[in-house]
Amino acid sequence: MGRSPCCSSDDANLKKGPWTPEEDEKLLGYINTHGHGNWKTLPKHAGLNRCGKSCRLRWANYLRPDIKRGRFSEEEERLIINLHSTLGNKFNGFDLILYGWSKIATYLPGRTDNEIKNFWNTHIRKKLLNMGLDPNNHKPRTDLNHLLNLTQLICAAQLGSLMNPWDSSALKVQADAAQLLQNLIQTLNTNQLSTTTAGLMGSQNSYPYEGLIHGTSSLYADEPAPVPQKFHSISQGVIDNSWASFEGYEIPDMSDFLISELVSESPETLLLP
DNA sequence: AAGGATTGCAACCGCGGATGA
DNA sequence: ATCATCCGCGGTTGCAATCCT
Repeated sequence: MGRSPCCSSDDANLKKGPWTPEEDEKLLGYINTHGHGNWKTLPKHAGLNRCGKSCRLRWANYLRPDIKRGRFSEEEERLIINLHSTLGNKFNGFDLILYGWSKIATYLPGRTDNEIKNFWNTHIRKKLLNMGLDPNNHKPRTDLNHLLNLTQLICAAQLGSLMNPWDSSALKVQADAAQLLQNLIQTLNTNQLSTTTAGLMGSQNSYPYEGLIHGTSSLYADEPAPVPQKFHSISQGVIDNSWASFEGYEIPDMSDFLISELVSESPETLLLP
């Protein structure tokens, strides 16, 4: 049957775009005295040249008195990631992933679903991607583009070390490359594990970042996790370095052995066609 | 200082569920 | 059972602010 647009063609002269303080005042005043009632008829009663949907959105995302503004706290960020991993990974039988921003918003008083969605897309999503994690399922990425990123990062890291080993940007790409390598190693281990322990241990149990999702990682501990002075092995160093990179801790200089020992090939041989 | 690129956020759009006639 | 309407959701866009070269 389909559905007609919220604002029909005869409403073409309705105002769109940013709200003015005068419009806000009208909407706020009307809702405070009458309640919002029917959103469709509200604009006419409130003397606004807007469609009801626009009014509802403005109220819900901006004018509501209980809205908490400002930066998200670390606690809120952790909660969002946690909730996204639990509420956001429900399969409906057709491999479609259902995200419930509004559901997540109910756990964060004063935050709107739109605000949380924006925060996810602009901050958390990038953090997870930088760690080589798939934001959709919170697991290490294994796609081909990801591998291409790895080679590029390694090239950049080697080039950076040659030019100025103390350059912070060189350290950053090395940390990123280390994270990608770690994820690949983890993925390989996971695959091996799942083939040898099939039936006993699902792949979900091999999820390396469980602590992040369930809030048990030192990443979100009250006190910053100390950056290890010594690394038990290169791989351990890679792991610790990745956590430090994620949280923004100062990354110890591992440029002498980290990338160069893990990757013996020259940058040219690593470039994909 | 200028202008192009990037980022962050408010707002819009289209879809589908819920509800009532 | 069918249809019309309302409401709310998630994805996307547009633009101002900020950053970078």
